Amino acid sequence: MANHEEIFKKLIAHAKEYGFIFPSSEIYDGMAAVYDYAQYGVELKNNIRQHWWKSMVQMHENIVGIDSAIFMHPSVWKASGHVDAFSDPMIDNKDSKKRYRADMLIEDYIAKIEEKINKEVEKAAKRFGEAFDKTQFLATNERVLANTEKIKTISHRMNQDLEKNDLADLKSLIEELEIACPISGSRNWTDIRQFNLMFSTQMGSLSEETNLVYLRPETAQGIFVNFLNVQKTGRMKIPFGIAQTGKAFRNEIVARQFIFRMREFEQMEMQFFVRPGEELKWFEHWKKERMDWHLSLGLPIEKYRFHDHEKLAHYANAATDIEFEFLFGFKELEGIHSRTNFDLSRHQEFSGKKMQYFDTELNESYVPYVVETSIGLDRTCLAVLSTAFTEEKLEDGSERVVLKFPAILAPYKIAVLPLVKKDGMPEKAHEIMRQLMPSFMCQYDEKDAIGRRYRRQDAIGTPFCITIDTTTLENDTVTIRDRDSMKQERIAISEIESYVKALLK
RNA sequence: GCGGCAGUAGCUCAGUUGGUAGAGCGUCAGCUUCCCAAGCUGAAAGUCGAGGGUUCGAGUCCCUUUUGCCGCUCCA
Repeated sequence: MANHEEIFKKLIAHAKEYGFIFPSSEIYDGMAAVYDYAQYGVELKNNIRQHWWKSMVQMHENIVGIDSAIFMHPSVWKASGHVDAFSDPMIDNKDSKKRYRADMLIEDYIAKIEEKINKEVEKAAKRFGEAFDKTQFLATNERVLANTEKIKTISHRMNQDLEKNDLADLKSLIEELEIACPISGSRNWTDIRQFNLMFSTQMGSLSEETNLVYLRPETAQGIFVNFLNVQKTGRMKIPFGIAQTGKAFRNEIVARQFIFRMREFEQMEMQFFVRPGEELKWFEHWKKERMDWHLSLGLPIEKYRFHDHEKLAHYANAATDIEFEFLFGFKELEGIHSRTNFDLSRHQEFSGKKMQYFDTELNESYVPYVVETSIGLDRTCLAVLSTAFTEEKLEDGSERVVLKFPAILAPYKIAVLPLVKKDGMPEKAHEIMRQLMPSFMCQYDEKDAIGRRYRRQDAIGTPFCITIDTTTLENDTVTIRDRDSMKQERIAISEIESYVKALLK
């Protein structure tokens, strides 16, 4: 593992040094967990996105794509549950330096009172034996009644505080109850702060009434709110899917591990709408199909595994992650969730619009069930980068760093290199460049010795290097070098395009 | 958000008890070179993470802040 950490550091350094990924606003010291894709990184990212879009949208008759806005009506996030679920009141103990969710501290306190009541009940049950009436005991015993009343008062006040966002009173409550830190036993607390996982901003001019709007924490809702529009205008018949890629934003408390967890990130997701009762069948279908997609990237199969969720989110009746073995262990790369009809039903409830589909075969209307596949584009970039990153010791004892990308994902496909910078070779090379540029990302390089130029291309993962030499000038052939084997073949200039295309699958 | 460590050229680093910033690699220009980096010549490049303080003088000492790494915490 220590070795993996070192490779991970080297990878991050390589990504910066060779123009894949830069820290955001670096001249101003950067921003935590925000990164910019550089000249090579953006090509890699675009290629992965395109590969996904092609296999999900272009290759499926019953899936269409959309591109919904990042801003959405604030009610969307109430309906989706994000407003409630995405913010936690946190409090720190100054002595133990431990952080807790303030409401959880109070819940624990309540649980202790409940325990007391249970003990009273047990004691009484022993004492009275057969004749014990629990309901009556609970309703009459003074100590129990006092405790029950206490619980009621506390939880009522807590819920009111949470609802009104009255963090000061929530802290007072903790102080009044003399709740101490379980670790230090100290009651030396900081103020409570709200950690909202959603970014917010205002829409509308300052002088008028402004609306609080959120930057979407997931792209999925953009599809749900467009379900009716797409289904009707696209004349879609269930089962069908809507796909989109786009940015989402989460104000992570701790965002680390390079581009694995960023505050601004890109998702590629597809919501597949099915008949109620058929969702688990489709869930299995998409599990398989998505894994096949990952394997089609050309990364090794042993790097992947499924991780089925045992604890399901409130909206799901089945969920699995496709995990990838990053340099810091197996982590979630894609989620496949059977979201039931939760989202559409909630939007139906909150918007008052019927989010239903009339199924002519069944001759009935229903709120469709949804199977979601949602993959992190940045995480996929990281998966591809970390798998491609290779340090090689060559036979002659020298070393090279190669990014062994699957050719289809490589930022540049071809480097065009005149062997020497004279005798008309640069001119010939430019001619070949012009011929190949419409079909491939190509890079021209005439600086330094040929071997060094090969290494430079290795470092950015270019799969093919075409070299122009004296023979080229005689018979219009070039050598084409394979990045991984470093072997060369001589082919006609006219064959380059079909040769490379064949190897791009 | 808390604690520990760190931040000097694109990268890796040096910089003496405080005395006005250096090396190697890389980059660029030129020369040389007919196939796998490290031949030759020359050049550019750093307000020493930022702000403040102590001092005649701060990369060096002090305070604050920011970013990164590690640990904790959090992760619908």
